[in-house]
Amino acid sequence: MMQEAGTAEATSNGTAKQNGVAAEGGLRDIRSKSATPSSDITAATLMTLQQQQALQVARQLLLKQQQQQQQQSGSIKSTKSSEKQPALQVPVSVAMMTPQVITPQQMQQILQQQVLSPQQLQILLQQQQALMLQQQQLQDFYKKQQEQLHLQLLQQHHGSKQQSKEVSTQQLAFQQQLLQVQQLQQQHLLSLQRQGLLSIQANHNLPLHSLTQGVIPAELQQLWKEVTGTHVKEENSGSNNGHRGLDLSSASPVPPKSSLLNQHAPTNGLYGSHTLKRESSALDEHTHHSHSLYAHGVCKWPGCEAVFEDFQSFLKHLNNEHALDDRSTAQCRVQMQVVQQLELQLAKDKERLQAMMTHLHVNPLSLPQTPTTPTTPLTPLSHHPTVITPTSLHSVGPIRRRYSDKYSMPISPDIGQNKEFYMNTDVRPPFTYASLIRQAILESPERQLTLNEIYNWFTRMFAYFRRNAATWKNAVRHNLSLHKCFVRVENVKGAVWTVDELEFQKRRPQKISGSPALVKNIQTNLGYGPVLPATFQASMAENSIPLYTTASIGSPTLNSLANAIREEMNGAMDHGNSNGSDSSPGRSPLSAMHHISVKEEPLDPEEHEGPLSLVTANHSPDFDHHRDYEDDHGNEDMLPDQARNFYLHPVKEPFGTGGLLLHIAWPGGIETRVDTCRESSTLI
DNA sequence: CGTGGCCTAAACAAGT
DNA sequence: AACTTGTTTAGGCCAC
Repeated sequence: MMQEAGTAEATSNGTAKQNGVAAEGGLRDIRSKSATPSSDITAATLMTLQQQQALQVARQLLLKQQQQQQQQSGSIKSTKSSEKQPALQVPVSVAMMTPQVITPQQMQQILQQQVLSPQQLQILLQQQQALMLQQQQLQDFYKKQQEQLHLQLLQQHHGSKQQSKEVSTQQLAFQQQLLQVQQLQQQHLLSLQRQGLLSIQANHNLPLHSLTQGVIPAELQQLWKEVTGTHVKEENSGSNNGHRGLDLSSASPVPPKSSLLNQHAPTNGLYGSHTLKRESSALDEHTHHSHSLYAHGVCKWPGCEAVFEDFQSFLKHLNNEHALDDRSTAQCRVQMQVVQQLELQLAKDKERLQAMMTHLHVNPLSLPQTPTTPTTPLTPLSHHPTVITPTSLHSVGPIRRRYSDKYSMPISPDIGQNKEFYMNTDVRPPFTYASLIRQAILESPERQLTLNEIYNWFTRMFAYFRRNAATWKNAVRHNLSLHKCFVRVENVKGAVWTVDELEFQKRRPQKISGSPALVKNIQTNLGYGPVLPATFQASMAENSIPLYTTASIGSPTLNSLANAIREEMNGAMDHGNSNGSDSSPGRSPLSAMHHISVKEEPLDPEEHEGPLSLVTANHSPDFDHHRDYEDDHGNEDMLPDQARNFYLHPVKEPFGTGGLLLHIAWPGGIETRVDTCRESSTLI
């Protein structure tokens, strides 16, 4: 097994292997065991960490809701057919969802208590993913429904276009009202959830019961009234316009911009007119041959999961079992709530993402090269996975997985889960002690930690390091002492450890560069240069761990910096893609780095409070030279306003570990700030 | 087969 | 004296 890993490493990217994987040493066995789980959870994405986290939160919410939905239908079903065997009656999907019933906290607990084996964990995670898929399907379904509805309404609208403008105005007003109503409803629902009325208890027969199965139209009406208050009336009056409750939803054609609100239209329609739903769903059926409620021979009606041989039987089932009745209505309503919230969350996240993208939509140079950087939503590296995945996936485990996942963002937005994973799973992280220590230090606000703080970081971040303390602590100390890159600095209170990034980068560069094959692989796979120290690359994988910290980015960033610089030097500003250049062995990022003359002014520990004296240096003819610049402390306003400037100056760091802060002013007023000490970059 | 990297283990010293 | 911190050495595994 280990052999395999080694081989794979060699083939896919020996460098990477060396780096993080080298750490494998004693972990191989463990890693191989845990390889699967990690691979399953990790999935690269272009989204930033924050985005991912947000999504994760949303996902949790959604999952809960989904579960709720499922439970509802589950309970319904049980009463319907066999009350004695809820378990049996519970659709497979419900059973599958069981893990989701587990709150994140519970999950953590479980993990910490190691109740679950990595395999079990993996299953859990897989189930979560499956659920997400389901959720997606549900979303799709309702979306389609909405669209159909829209179509219908639009048609109606066109048909009655001759109507007086008065009516149109009325409608407009009504629509606005509707929006309000919808918002109110949403709030109400949220509050209900908060109050536990829409509980997500795993138990079938509780409040939930009454809320779902028990919810009869009358109750729903009541609830609806309660929610919408006077608006209901207005809606109803509005419905007079045309066809029953249809008009309620006729408002929906209005806001194509806000699908969120549209979601409500059907809700209204439900109460106003059952036929509406029926029609739309029927339409849905016919329109899409692949029914949204039918997939893989299974009825996708929430909580159903009935299996069918063919589409026809499914349709039959759909009409029989999920006909318009109280139950279906209730289910639908719940589902709409789910979708609503999903949409809401999605909209928020989209907005956020958009803002981030906009904010970061800078030079395509730096972004592509900072795949693991929270600030890189772009995906040029996404092709890489296709290259590495085959070779690395099966062989090495976490680290490999991580790589592939990380660079194939489209797959999944769960980078953050890596952190979660290691925090909760007793799996040895595939990183060297040195890399981890460095990470710990760089993550700290001051980029310095006491030994004990490093210990704490280890235990905090990795479940694995919550045991065998004597062993790994010894290793930590050993590493601190052994590696030059770790600098001990006497402090008032004692001593702290810092990272000498330059030293860190120096680590065995020659070895890696000496292997063309590896180089090639690395370049192909990761888009990183061959000169990158092994550990450096190892830490890249590692980046997925501390991603939750915006400040802490990883080596890739530095690498990206180098690449950016290189690109810049080559006057390749307009290359959106760095792959090509990356594949040329002779132009490794680091070598590019070396082209930059860094005139470093060592910082006197005593002066670290004062403004930094800037040193900038760049003898590249392509750039503007140096220019003095004082950074008082995150004083971004003072950033150079000229394009194509490089600013290199010592990072404001108490003990002058050699870090450099590099400002790159790109044409167009875009700037990249890279802290070589932290290996982080920020697009300004 | 040698080299180098990483890991664990352990001895030891110095400080708290 | 016990514990923590830091250094150093040694042996083993692995990849190249």
